[in-house]
Amino acid sequence: MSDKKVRVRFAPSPTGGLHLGGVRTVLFNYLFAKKNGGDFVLRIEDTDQSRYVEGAEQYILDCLEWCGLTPDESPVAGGPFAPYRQSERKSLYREYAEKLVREGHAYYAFDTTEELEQNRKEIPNFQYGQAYRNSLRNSLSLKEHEVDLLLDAHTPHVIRIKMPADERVSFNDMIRGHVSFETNQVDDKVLLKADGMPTYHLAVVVDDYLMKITHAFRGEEWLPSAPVHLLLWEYLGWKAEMPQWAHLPLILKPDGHGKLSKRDGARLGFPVYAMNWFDAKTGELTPGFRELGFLPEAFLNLLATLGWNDGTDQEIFSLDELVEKFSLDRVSKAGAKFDFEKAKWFNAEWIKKSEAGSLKSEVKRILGDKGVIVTNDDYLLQVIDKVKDRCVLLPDFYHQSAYFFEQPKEYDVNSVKAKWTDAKTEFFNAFINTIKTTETFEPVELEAAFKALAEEKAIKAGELMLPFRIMLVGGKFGPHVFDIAVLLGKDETIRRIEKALVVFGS
RNA sequence: GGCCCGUUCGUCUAGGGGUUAGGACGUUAGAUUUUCAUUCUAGAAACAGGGGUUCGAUUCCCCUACGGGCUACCA
Repeated sequence: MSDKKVRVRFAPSPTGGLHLGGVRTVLFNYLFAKKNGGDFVLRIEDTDQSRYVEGAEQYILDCLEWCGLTPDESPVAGGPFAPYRQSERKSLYREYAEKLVREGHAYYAFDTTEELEQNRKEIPNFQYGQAYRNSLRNSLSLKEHEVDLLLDAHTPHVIRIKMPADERVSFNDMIRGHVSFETNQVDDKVLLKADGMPTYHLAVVVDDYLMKITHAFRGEEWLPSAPVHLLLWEYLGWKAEMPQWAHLPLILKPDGHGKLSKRDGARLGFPVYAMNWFDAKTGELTPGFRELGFLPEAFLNLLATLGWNDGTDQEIFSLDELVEKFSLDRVSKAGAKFDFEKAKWFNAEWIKKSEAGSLKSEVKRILGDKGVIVTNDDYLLQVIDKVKDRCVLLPDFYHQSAYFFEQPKEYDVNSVKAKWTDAKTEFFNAFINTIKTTETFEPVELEAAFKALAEEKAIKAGELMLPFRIMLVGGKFGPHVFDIAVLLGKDETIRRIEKALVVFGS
């Protein structure tokens, strides 16, 4: 086992957008694989055609790309174990199911959905298993020739696993340690559906075996069906090659109770999906972290620390650091409530930490979308450096930097008008002159000149700073006002003072 | 209901038989910023309960409570 090359897989079903928890599962898979020099496989589990959603697979691929968690093998990249879509592997599952039937570990069941529903309604705690299987219509209860007749007539049927009586199935989970189940408590899960498609239970075992998966990560919600999978590995004769399991803790709703769901995002006002997801059928748009203005680094960072830490006080990790430091025995067992406030903090930290250059194209796009055209990239870089500490989400760059590129459309006149005097108008006219006549244009000197002039005119500098800011910015925010003026340049600063004077004076 | 998993500040967590139970987010108060944000300083804030084991349990064991998951021809 130990000398085998590590191979992990992320196996989503393409039924919609990719959930936070899903991305975290990808991340842990990826980290574990890269840490151990292994391969990361993407397998699409599209065995339920009724839930298949057009575009969902592409969306998953796009998500992985945005996050920088590129699979080594996938439906598009291919690989030695192709195909990587279960729908394209359909023909291969039946033989394993039939083999199990032949060897007495599975059986044909002819009950209709309606009949089973009826049973579930009428019999308390009904389970298709030990207690009831003999009174239902299957190859265990029916006579052999009756079964043959039904089969020959192509009667719709499924293949179910036959759970053994009075056994205890146990295994060692990489996260939770020893876990065990009574086989009597587990029902006879369907392995092969009437349409010939395998269920998850069969497909995951067959494909993990065929694709030589060594470590299987999945959400804790799969724990109850683990005994079925374990038994399948055994019955199929592959027990020695069974991957090691790791059942990840769930991501919970921040308020109330239960797993975090798509609905909670809408209800609480934060994204649950990695990227925007548009459902063509309902016309519904589910917002994503990317579009809200999260950096992929921040997104990964916050996901990683939801249920994992490196044992130190460090909280900010790059993907490379995560690969280096990740360890399964530092993953917690308990579910974690998602905290959007902390998520935003991670993003703010990453924006502060990022070089202006790496933020440039995103900021340019955000400004462009709002009609602010950037022509000078060097200037943009300087602006980003000046304002990035005040941005939490990427779109904040619009509010924080648009005034560097265009004159304020509106002024916070309420903050200046009440105290406006002719003396102030006079001051600013004189200040325009000062600017025109100074040779250099640099923050410290400009501030000194401003204050000197204020003293000369017998006005408190403090009374003039805010008006000056509002002339340049339009509101009460932004970096140091003299920094802004210098970045804007002499001519533009003068233009803005002149324009604002008209507004303030009227 | 049954089965399985879990339980340290409001939240994410560190710790682990003897600690002033640590950090972070958020929050409160102050400083800096003649704007706002950043930053800095300080504060409030937790071992679910009951039994054991032990000289000593938050830490180990059991029970209870609570929380969560599963209980489909969905994954």
